[in-house]
Amino acid sequence: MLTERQRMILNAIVDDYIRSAEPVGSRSISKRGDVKYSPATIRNEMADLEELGFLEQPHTSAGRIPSHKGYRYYVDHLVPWNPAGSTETETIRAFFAEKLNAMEQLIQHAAMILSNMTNYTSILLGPEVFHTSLRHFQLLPLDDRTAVAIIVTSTGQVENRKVSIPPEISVSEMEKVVNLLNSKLVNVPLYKLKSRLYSELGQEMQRHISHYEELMQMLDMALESDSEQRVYLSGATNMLTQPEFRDVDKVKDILDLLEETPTLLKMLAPAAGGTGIQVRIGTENKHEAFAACSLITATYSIDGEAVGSIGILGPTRMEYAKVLGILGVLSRDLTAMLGHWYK
Amino acid sequence: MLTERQRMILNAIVDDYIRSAEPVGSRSISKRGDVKYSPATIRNEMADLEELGFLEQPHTSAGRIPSHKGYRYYVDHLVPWNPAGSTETETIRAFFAEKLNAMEQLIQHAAMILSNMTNYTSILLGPEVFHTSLRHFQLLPLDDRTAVAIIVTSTGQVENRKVSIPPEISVSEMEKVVNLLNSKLVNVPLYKLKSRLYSELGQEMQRHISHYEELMQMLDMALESDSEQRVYLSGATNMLTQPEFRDVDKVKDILDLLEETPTLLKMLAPAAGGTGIQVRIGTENKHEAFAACSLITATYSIDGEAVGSIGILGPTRMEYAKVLGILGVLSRDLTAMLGHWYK
DNA sequence: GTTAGCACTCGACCTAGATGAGTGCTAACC
DNA sequence: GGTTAGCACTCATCTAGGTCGAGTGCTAAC
Repeated sequence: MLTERQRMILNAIVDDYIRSAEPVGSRSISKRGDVKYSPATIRNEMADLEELGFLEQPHTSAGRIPSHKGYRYYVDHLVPWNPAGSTETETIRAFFAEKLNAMEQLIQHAAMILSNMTNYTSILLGPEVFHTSLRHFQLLPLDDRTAVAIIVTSTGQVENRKVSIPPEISVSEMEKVVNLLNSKLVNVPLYKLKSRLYSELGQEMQRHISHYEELMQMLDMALESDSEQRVYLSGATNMLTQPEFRDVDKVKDILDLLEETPTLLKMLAPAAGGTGIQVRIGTENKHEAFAACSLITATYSIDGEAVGSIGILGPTRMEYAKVLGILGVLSRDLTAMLGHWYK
Repeated sequence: MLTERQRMILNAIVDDYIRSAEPVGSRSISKRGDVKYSPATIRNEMADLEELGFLEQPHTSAGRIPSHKGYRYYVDHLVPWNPAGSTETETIRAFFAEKLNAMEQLIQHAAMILSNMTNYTSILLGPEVFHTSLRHFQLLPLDDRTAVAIIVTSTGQVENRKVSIPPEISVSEMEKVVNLLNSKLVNVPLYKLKSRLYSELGQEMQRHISHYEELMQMLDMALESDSEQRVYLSGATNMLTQPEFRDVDKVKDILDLLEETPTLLKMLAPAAGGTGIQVRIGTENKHEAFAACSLITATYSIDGEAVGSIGILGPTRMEYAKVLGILGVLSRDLTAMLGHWYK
C-alpha cells in the first residue's frame, strides 16, 4: 500500500513527533540522515501521505503530525520491536527479585515501577478471582451479634466481610455449619459457591439445623460475590508533564476518569479477553476524554489462564517502542512469578 | 486588638475573596450592605489592616486579598460557626444509614462523600491498628512450602500475609504452635505481639517443639508489623477546578505529593495527637508545595481513643465555615458509628 | 470622624507590524 | 520520470505601543 520511501518518511515523522511534540517539517526530516532526499521531495511525499490520511496539518504553514491512522500504521508495521533495553529489563528483574509477601503489595509495587520507568500512567488490574476456588472458609464471632467471614482462595488471597448473626442461631450450630461448608465446598470455584450452597447443602442442612432460613441469609451475605477486582493506579500525575496536557481543562477530564474505578475496569477488562499486547489509539478508546490518549494493555496469567491486565496510558504521541518492550517483559515475568508462586 | 469595624471589614474581604478568588476593592465591600461606610472610609481601614499584616495587595492598583495572618484571624475569631447546613447533615446521615459490611468500604466511601460535598480533596486515615489487640491467629497451608497467616484484630479487621514454611516443620507441630498462640496471645495489643512471643512463649515452645529457630523465624514474619495505616484519597482532581491552580506547574507538585502515601501519613498523623478540629493555613503545612493550601483535619475515635483522622485539603481561599461544619458532623457521626459497631 | 473628588498606578486587553518556519508550486536538472 | 532549487505565500508567534478601567492614596470639605 505504501512505498518503501513513504514508510521511511512516515516512520521519521512519527519518531520526531514523539520526541518533540511539535509538528515536523520537511527540512528536519531531510537533516536526520536516514532519509536521503531533499526537503522538496519529502514535501511531495508528505502531501501524498496526508491525502492518504496518515498525516495531518494543524494549519497551512505548519509541519505535519501523525493522524490516528498514521499512529496505527506505525504501531502495526513500523515500530522497532526491541524487547526492552537491557537496563530496563534489569530494573524489572531487580523488582521481581524483591521479596514481597502479599499479592497486593506485589501488584501495587509493579504499578509504581511501571509508571516510574515509562513516565506515563500505569493501571493494573489485580488477579481476577473468578476462576479461583475456595480453600478455606471461616466465621469468627466478634461479639454476640456480628462475626467476620473469612474466605481464603486457592491462590492465597484472603477476603473478609462483616456479617450479623441472627439471634436465633447458637455458636455450636454455627460451628457445625462452617465445618460442613469446609468439607463440602472446598475446591469449588468461587462463582459457583452460592449455587452449590443451595443445591448440595440445602437439604442436608434443612434436616439438621434449626432456623434454616436465617442461617442461609447470613451465609448468602458471607459468600456475596467477592469478584470486585482491585484496580491499582500509579503515576496519574505524569499526565501533567505531557505538553499536550498543559491545559488544565483537557487534563481534568482524564484525571477524573482515572479516579473512577469502574471506568478503569471497563477499559482494561476487554483486553483480558484477547491475548498478547494490544494498543488502542485515540478514539479507539471509548471515552472521548481519552481521544488524545493511547492505551497499551497486556495480560498476565496464572496457570495458563489470563487473570489480570496491565495498562499504560499516555498521549497518542507515546513512546510505543519503549512501552511495548517494557510491557512485554513485565507481563511475561509477572506470569512466571505468579506461576511459580502458586504452583 | 482590632476594632469592631476592622473585624467587619476583614470578615467581608475574606468572605468576598473566598467566593470570587479575586482581589476585593473598597467599593464592592461598601456595596455589600453589611458594612455601611463609604469606600473611602473602608480604604483607610484597609490600609491599616494591611499595615497590621492581615491583608496583602498583589499590586498597587488592585484590591486586597487576605494574608495568611488574615485567614488565621478569620478562622480563629470570625468564621461563622454553624454546625453544617441541614441538607449537608442530611447527606451525611443518609450515608451512615447505608449498610456497608467492611470497614475498608466504609472509610473509602466516607472519603468520597466528603470530597463530593466540599469540592475539595479529602484524605482519610484508616483506623490505627496500634491500640487494637489480637482476636485470632491462623496459619493456613497453601502447599507444602507456603502458608497464609491470617490475623484478626479486636475491631474485626483482617490482615494476611504469605509466609514460607521451613521444610523441617511438620503439620502437627504447626497446629500445636498456632493453638498455643491463640490461647496465650489473644487480647494482647498488636504492637506487643512479637515481644510477648519471645518472652512468654519462647521457653515453653523451646521445650516442646523441635526446630525452634526456624519456627520462630516464620512466626516473626507472620506477625510482622501490620501497622501500615491505610490512606484513602478522594477528589484529588478537585484541585484542578480551583482558579489558583489553573497553572499545571503549580498543581503538579501538589498532586505528586498526594500520590505519596508516606507524605499524607505524616501530614495527617500529627493531627491525631491533638483533639478536635485543626486548621493549618498555607505555610503552616510543612511542605512548600502546600504553601497555597489549607488543610483542615479532624479525628475520629473508637472507644474514646482517637484512632484515625480526616483531612480536607483546598486552597487557602477555602470555604472554612462550610468545611468546618461538615467535618464536625462527619467526625462525630463516624465516631458514633464505629463505637456502635465495635461495642 | 466621615466622605466626595481627583490624580495616579498598573494589570488586562487590543492592535499592528515584524519574524520565521514551513508549505505548494513551477521550472530546471540529471 | 524522478529529483531538486527557487520563490511566493501562509500563518502562528512574538513584541511594542496604546487604550481602558478598576482601584488606590491623598486632600479638602462636610
